[in-house]
Amino acid sequence: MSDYLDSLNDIQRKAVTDIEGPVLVVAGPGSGKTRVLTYRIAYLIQQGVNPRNILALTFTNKAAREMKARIEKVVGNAANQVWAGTFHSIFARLLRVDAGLLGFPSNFTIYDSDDAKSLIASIVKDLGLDKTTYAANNILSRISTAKSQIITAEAYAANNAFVEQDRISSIPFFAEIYKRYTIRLKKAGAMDFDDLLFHLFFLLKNHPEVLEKYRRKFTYILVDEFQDTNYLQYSIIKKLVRYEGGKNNICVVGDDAQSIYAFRGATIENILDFERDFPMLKTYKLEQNYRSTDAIVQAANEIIQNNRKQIKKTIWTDRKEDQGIQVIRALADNEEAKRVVDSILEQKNRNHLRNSEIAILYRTNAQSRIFEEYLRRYNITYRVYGGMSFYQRKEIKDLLSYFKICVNQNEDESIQRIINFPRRGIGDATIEGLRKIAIDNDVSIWNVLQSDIPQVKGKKAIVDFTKMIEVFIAKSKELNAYDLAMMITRQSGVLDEYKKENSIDSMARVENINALLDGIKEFVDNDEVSGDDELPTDKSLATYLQTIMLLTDADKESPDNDFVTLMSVHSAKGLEFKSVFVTGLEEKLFPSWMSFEVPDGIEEERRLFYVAITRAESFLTLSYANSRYRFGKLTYCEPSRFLEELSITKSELQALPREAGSARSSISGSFKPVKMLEKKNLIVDGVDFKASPVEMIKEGTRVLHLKFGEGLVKKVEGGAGNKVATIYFKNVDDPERRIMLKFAKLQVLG
DNA sequence: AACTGTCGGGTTTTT
DNA sequence: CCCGACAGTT
Repeated sequence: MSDYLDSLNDIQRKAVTDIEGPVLVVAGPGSGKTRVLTYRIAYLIQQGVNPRNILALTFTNKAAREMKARIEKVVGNAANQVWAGTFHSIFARLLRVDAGLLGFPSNFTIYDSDDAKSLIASIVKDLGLDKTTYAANNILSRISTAKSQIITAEAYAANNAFVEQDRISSIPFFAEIYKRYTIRLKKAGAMDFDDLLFHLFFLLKNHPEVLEKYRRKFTYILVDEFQDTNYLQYSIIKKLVRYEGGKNNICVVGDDAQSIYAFRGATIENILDFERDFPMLKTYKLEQNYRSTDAIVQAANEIIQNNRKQIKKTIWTDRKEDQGIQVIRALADNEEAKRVVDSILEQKNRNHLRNSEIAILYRTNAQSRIFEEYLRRYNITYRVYGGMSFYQRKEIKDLLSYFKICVNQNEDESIQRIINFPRRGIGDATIEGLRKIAIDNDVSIWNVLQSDIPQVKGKKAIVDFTKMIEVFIAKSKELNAYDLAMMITRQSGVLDEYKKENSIDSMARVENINALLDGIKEFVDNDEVSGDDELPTDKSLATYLQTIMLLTDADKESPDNDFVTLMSVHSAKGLEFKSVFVTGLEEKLFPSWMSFEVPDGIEEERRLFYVAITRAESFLTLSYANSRYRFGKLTYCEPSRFLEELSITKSELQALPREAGSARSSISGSFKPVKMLEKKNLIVDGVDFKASPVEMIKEGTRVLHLKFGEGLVKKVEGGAGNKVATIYFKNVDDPERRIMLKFAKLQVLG
């Protein structure tokens, strides 16, 4: 049972078993960081700590999921009760409990950055300001910066230095926008991403009883990727851990060399502050790299030594295989793409690599297109992460807006988005009129719609719309998420709108809508206990929205297909591949031109490059092009300074033979529909399947499950109506599953 | 109110 | 190049 400890090296084992008091683990790339974190949690549980008292914070849902899965391997089901998740998702959950104390409804809506930007744009318009000087993008990032330093709108406006700075920067109305933005969000019952942290901080700060509750609950706290936390996140952690009489049971894991989110307010200072805030701190440095060959590790070391700011450590490996690092120099971006894909083919043949062992990484998402073109041409299956995400697509946002309105009617932005989509004769002027009335009376647009509106022009259309939404709201009380979503999709006319257009583009949209519905179906059908006790287990649309609003593309279920991965270096953090292509290594691209004026900007880009190359296990290929299309214009590029920092590039930098005529790109192609969830392979054929009543499921019963196949019931717990069965499925990788019987589709066998 | 065409700006990076 | 915003027209 505890032989997992034997698989660790001495330092790792100490970092795992030293469970009392503050611990800092400085972990180089590939040094078994995730292992330490997960084994530490497993160890805590084995030492008798209740898993419900453990809080593990990560940056991505993916990391959280992986962590849970790995803990489960060691300690079994108890893993599901650990509070493991992203800062944003865990905090959102805590906020829903006590939102009332902050004047928010518990079913508050979460705005993604697009929602936030359009709200800002609308405020800028209301104020009669110029939308280029007050670009929503820029304003949002300034607001975000303020929030991550715990500066409220009022505090900002009251601070002369800030106000003066804005005057000099010719955006004197920034403070006013920030203020209105805050007010509008609150009226709408909505929070943006930063608010999930920001409001939680104030909840803990201003409500001692709440703070006390969570201090008592979370007796062991772990933080992954600590180098990427910002001041606000660290402040929250400190509130929970550092107090008179507290045990300071906190373990943070990070690597200053992999800090790549300074632009988002992350600060390495947190590591220094951590040492100061917790004097009893014990530090463990993991320096042995188990991931990569020596050539790759040495290249990484060469690169990072050019940074002045860093915690000194020596990363080493005993994998002395002699694969070199390959460099591809191309004349143009399309040639780069072609040669990269050629090289992928070669590696697949010569080294028997599978697609899934290969990744193409780039600095900006816009670079993915050409690679896609060639991969398609060569018939290599691939998958693009990031970029225009599924949930950002127009047709998806439209439907989600209908959904959101069913849950939270005060959300004006969504109402405005859908009130005249599909076209139903409610024009801009009318909408503007409604908005005026709402503002004048200090109520939401929905309130206006429900009241008796005077003889406005499109009155009939408005009344019809209101009635339709009222029906949806009424139905949301009885229907599950899928049935309601289906009803909305049909009756709102959104689906027909795209179906009747019948263009390539609209067909793709229809497919996306179907993918969304499939996803909801999957959510409704999923009967597995998905986490800890506090998670809502109903299948309403409201619950569905809560689960997806913090998801990104990277969280899509990965189909068991074999595909090459295309993603930005940022999203590749924490991943590893047998073969990695780091592309577009050109000045102004990687490092990005935007980093040039930022203090320490180049150092961050260099850390990013460091992250990129340390993703590779055995094969690393670096590539760049001499010219590249940007905004449809041909621009010339110089090789990245990072290439010059590598000794390998000096010895291997001879130009590879160039093929004439390969430098042409023409296939333009329209958007490929994004499949959100591939159909799961059902083990059981649904036709012969017949679900049995819940009462028949008892300990020792042999059952058939639609997704997991045959299994044996080991245990049934929980009161009537909320029973949970622990079932052992013999044909599943992770055989032991906890199934909620009220949703389960189980057939009793023999 | 709805449709059409022109123009201008956008590409860091993510929850 | 590729999209959304806006103005001008029906």
